[in-house]
Amino acid sequence: MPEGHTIHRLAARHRELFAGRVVAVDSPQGRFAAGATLIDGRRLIDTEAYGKHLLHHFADELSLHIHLGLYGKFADGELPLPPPVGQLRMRMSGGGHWLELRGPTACEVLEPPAVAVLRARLGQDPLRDDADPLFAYGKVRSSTKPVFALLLDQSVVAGCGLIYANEVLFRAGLAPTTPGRFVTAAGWQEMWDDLRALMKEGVARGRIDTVHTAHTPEAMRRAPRVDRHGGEVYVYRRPGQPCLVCGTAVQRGSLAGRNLYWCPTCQPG
DNA sequence: CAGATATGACAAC
DNA sequence: TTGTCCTATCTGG
Repeated sequence: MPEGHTIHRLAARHRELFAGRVVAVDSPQGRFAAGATLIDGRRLIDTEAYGKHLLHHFADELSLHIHLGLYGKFADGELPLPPPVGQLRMRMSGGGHWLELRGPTACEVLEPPAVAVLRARLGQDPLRDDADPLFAYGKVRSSTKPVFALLLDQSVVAGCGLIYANEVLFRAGLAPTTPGRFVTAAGWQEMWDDLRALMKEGVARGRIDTVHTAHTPEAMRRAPRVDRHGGEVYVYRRPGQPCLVCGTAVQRGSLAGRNLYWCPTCQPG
């Protein structure tokens, strides 16, 4: 379930398990064999999440960079190591624990210049204290692209994924197709604050919940709202079902190659 | 057991 | 915009 909150959770988890320890790393599948050799037996100094990217910083300025993509998954547990099952790209162990990684888009070892390049291409991460929402707004206000696409653009907002983008637009009452240049400074600040609060809650809970306001009993009965991902949502993956606020059928569409969901009544335009 | 599906990103048209 | 890649899991027959 890789939106930014998941990556920040993983960074904290991996820090707890392995930071300060010497770890063994290998690649049973073989596709990360060369990279594993570079960090095997080194000390993990610290972990870091930046948007949807996870970094494990090792001694001697080597960093393991992981991007889960759509399918990537981590698992961890207590030693002994379980026998490798399926496509196991990367395996790490040390300090009494093991970590398994399957199906990532990226799993590579980077030196400092490459890490700098990565940071430079990422936008503002609402979960990081160094984020600057005004810098992101500068890109939004000068763009004709739909605000939905801008939220998902990792060089604008790092870490926002499909669920957060759809849900935060619903909560803002903003049509997903609204061009960036039509988003006011106040509107952006409000949406940013909302997104940051939702994502922080996502880190704490390990799931995406966006339905917090009280509804009428009739609204509560309208439809189940717990998505497969385990969280409570207003519009995400609820096409054809009644809007939890007004009862209008939730619409589904495609924009910038991503699935779009919105309520035409609550998000006019 | 085949086929569809999944919260992502990138290259190529 | 379309195609492609990464892998596991859920669905229907």
